[in-house]
Amino acid sequence: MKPMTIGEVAKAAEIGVETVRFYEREGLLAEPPRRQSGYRQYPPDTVRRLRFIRRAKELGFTLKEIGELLDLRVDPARSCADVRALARAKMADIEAKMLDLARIQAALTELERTCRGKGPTSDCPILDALDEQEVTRGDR
Amino acid sequence: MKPMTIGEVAKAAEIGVETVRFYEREGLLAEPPRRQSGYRQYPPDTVRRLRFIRRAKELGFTLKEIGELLDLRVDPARSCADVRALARAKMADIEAKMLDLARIQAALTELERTCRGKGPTSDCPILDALDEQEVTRGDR
DNA sequence: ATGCACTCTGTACCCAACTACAGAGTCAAG
DNA sequence: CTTGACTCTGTAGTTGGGTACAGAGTGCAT
Repeated sequence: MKPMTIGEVAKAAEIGVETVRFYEREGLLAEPPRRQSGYRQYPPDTVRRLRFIRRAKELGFTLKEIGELLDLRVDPARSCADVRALARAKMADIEAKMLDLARIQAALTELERTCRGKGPTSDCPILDALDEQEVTRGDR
Repeated sequence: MKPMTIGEVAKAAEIGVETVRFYEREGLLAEPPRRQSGYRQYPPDTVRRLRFIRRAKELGFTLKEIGELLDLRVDPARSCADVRALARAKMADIEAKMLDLARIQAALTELERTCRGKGPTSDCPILDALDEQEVTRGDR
């Protein structure tokens, strides 16, 4: 049960067949081997890669950024210092995202708590979530 | 120093003037009062709202979702149960995002650690990050 | 009182990321 | 050995989220 068709990997990753080909054109997915007919033959772990892409997109990464993440690996063709620098940059970015999410989360928690009562009070507490702090970050 | 011009709020929120008007058309920003000339006059806290929108976008929320977040508030015109249900739904969504980010973060940490050595080993450890677990979530 | 920056409306254009054909060939279950 | 689902390439269309004018009016510092 080794190689999968494009339809199979697409279904498994919950994306469209056209999208898989699109990612290939965009360089996010290596060109797979073909059979004589020209049909693409995917190794099953392609599904993981596609799923990663889908999830990372939902986290606000662009396809370009996702490509960079996927290229990060222990790689003899690249200096360790480089890889580590890239990894650290991404980590800072992610740290900032998590912080922002945590703030919104806290605001929602507070909202739920407040709403338990019946008061008509309060403006929009959500706005306080990402206020001002302007966490140091390179503004992507 | 009360009311601000569109140029001022745009600059303060680090977005373009055209974008502010765009958000107004999209219903993310209430139509502000105008002076006789037709110039928009913004209350200064508009800046916070705009900043929130900018940040939330970076977290992968669509403008539609951001609108829903901003509409969440203690509101006499809406049942408390409704607001709380909405809040909880958003919280679950955010929880999932934070989990995914934490996984990528962990993978990057591991990568950095591994890379400290010099081995040529290892495929793409990042892929393990968002693997399979398929956390229960309504697939937005 | 004038010039330069700013704002107005409206329309058109742009980019990322798909999504949908058309027209031709392929696979495999019955 | 046919037939219906699947795949191929290539090109075109769509959606979300802006961005860029054009042409006309406004504010204000000198």
